[in-house]
Amino acid sequence: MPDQSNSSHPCGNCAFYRDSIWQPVSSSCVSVLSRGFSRRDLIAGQSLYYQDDDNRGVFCVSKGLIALRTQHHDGTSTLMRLAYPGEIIGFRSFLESRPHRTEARALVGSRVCTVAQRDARHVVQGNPSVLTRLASRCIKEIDRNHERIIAAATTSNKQRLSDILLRLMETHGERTGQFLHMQLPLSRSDLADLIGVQTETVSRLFTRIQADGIFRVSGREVQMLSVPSNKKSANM
Amino acid sequence: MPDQSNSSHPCGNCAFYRDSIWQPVSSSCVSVLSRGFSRRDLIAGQSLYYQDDDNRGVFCVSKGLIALRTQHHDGTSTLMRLAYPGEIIGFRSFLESRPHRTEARALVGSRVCTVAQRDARHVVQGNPSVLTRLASRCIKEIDRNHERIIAAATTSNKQRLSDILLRLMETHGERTGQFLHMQLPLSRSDLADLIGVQTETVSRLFTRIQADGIFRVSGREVQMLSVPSNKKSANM
DNA sequence: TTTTGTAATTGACGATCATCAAAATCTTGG
DNA sequence: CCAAGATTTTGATGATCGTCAATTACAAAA
Repeated sequence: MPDQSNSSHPCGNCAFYRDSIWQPVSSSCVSVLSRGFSRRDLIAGQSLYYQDDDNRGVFCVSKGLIALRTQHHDGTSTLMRLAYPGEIIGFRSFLESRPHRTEARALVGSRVCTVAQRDARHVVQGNPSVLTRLASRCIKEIDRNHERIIAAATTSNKQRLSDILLRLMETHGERTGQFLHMQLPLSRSDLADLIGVQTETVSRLFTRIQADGIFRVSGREVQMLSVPSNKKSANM
Repeated sequence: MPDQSNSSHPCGNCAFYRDSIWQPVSSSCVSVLSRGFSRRDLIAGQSLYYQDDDNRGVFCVSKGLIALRTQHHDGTSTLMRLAYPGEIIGFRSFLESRPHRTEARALVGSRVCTVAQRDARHVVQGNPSVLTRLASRCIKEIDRNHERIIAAATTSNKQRLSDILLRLMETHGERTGQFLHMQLPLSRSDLADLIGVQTETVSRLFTRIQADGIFRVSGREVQMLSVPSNKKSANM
């Protein structure tokens, strides 16, 4: 059963271990969590759940990168959130007992831990502290959204795209000498849906970003000059 | 004490009555809520709390309109939320025991009901259902932010400004024959901070919106053709 | 009423983006 | 390896927005 010191746990980097919402719980619930707990590996492109699916539990990203996307009536869609390892997804649907409003799709090979809905509900019932920690995750989500709203209102598309590259480099980048490089896990279309522009604009933004000399982008291959100082770059 | 049937309660349209987070609670907490409950009238322009203030409780807008605004390091600011009657504000700061991240300023004469922090915390402690309802408000806030993010990515500034006018008309408009009219409770600068453009752009957007023939805007005076069908207008 | 400061509008111009179309590149199955 | 489809890039053009500057409208105080 989940134990902070047990590094052989199948889900090493999930909510059970890092900033967990599930611990501590009453001893009577430990076995319930143990029974209701499962994990699942997703290959790139595979979906954990789809829009309008009924909730099946509370999920935690253990490895990889999950994109949460909502489709609109007019056929377009918006990438609402990128869920990195350690983050919880599906809690809105769980708390409100409503269908998912987003599709959760793995952008790279990923691992997801699940606490089944029935068990999660049972544990929350008997452990108000779990609810408190869940509320705290909601607040975190609100804060993230606020940052995104502020960024959309105050910074340029070019800057926001740079910031996304930077964030991805931190988690997916691999050092090679003076450079960091990675396989970009998002298509141009994904990036467009994330910052709210057209795919052609993303292409052109990459051209302009490369002109600043920090990033080099070619298809899905991204290189970055690994500068020690993480100062914000100017005039964007 | 709060009682759904007591219409002479000082705060007729607040959380105690409509979609309340505070009821039901255990009988032992009723007196705590009664003691910790207070109300306050704000004139237009007055602030309920400022950015970085410590939390003093959970507030509910009873009448009027409250703007929640965050200042940025560069002197600019963003209007994060318009809180209408029945809505709760200050819950993030309360749940996380952190200073407010926004300033709450009344845009028109307003009334706000407060449950003092100590009492709110006591009631939440003994009533998990209150925490559940608070979490539900968090989800609502997340949904609102998602709508805003989607709107920013998929609709034009002109359309978003029209939508804001429409929403304000619903709550502040007064019918005169075939027209609805109101005093616009937001300055051009407020509107600019709300949709993420410059004040000059707001002026020009108003010009273009008027050209469609539904709204007439002159300073703070706004008129709207009261069409029975609330279909979305096209080509924006 | 006049003054005075603030808010709002207008103009001009350059930067950025959407749109449509076409070309180039990448990917995948045969 | 090649072909077909999908993705990405590039080009051209019109619409929209930011910026700076000047003007007009409004409102509070003298």
